[in-house]
Amino acid sequence: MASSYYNPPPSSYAAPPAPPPGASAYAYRHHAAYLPQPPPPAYGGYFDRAEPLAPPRDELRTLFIAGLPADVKPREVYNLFRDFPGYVSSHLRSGKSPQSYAFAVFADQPSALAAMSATNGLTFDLEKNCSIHVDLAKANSRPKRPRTDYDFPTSGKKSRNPRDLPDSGAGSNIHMSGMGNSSHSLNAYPSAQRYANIGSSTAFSKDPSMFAPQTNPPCPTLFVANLGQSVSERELTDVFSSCEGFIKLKMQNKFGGPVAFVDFKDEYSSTEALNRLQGAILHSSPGEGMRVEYAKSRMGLRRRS
DNA sequence: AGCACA
Repeated sequence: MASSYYNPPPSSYAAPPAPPPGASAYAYRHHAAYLPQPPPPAYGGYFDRAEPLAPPRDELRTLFIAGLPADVKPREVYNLFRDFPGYVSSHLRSGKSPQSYAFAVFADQPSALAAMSATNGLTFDLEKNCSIHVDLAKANSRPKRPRTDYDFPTSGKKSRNPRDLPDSGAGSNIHMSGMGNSSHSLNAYPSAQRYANIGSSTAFSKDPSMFAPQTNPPCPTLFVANLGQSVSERELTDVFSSCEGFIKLKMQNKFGGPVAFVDFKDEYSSTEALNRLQGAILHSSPGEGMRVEYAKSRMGLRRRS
């Protein structure tokens, strides 16, 4: 099975050769950090062949995000997706209806699907009981020229161009191309859930193990920590029992801080619940919200035979 | 930053 596009280097260690053109976008998938990217050309070249990481043009790689509250800010949408590998830009439409919607553009479809699975059903505002619905968009966002860059506070380098405001003033674009932004100075929003942890998984199927946020392998039981001292089993049960496949919840308050174990019927349900409630802020929780992980072993596992 | 119960 020696099918190769190129001759392998003679030594066992060498700098990797240039990948085939179709594979270059996969360089986005890198643990914890974006690979350094060349700065975009100063003039033109937004979506032509001068872009070295240009994805296949025909695949859908834009997400449609519904269920956002009316008062959502472009920053919140940006912060929701910014850490996903392959994130390119987001575009929020708000103001016309009680619910806003947004689009998030990714470098390729696998990246978009991964972000979709990790954010679909996520609680965006616990007090409003507001969870978002994420799907592939019907079509990719038209590659608008990035002149309507949102003046993002952390970037602090570009101003928006006053002569090219978004039509009807209802939209906001955030383009972060070529920026490996590592600042975390404005990710706190009152009563809005913050997306917390993304695994470095490189799976792209619908498999529930995709994007396991911690080190434990997927398990039907979840482990919940970072809870406030005054949290009650009742409060937690109220929150988790709304998730599909919920079976039972047990709180443990003996040691360190209060933790809870939440059992679901299968890994798929627990994964959905994990994605949905990760970082959710309970009335009794500290600012960061609760941390949800797969448990190390399933609750109440016993032999019946 | 913490994983029990059967």
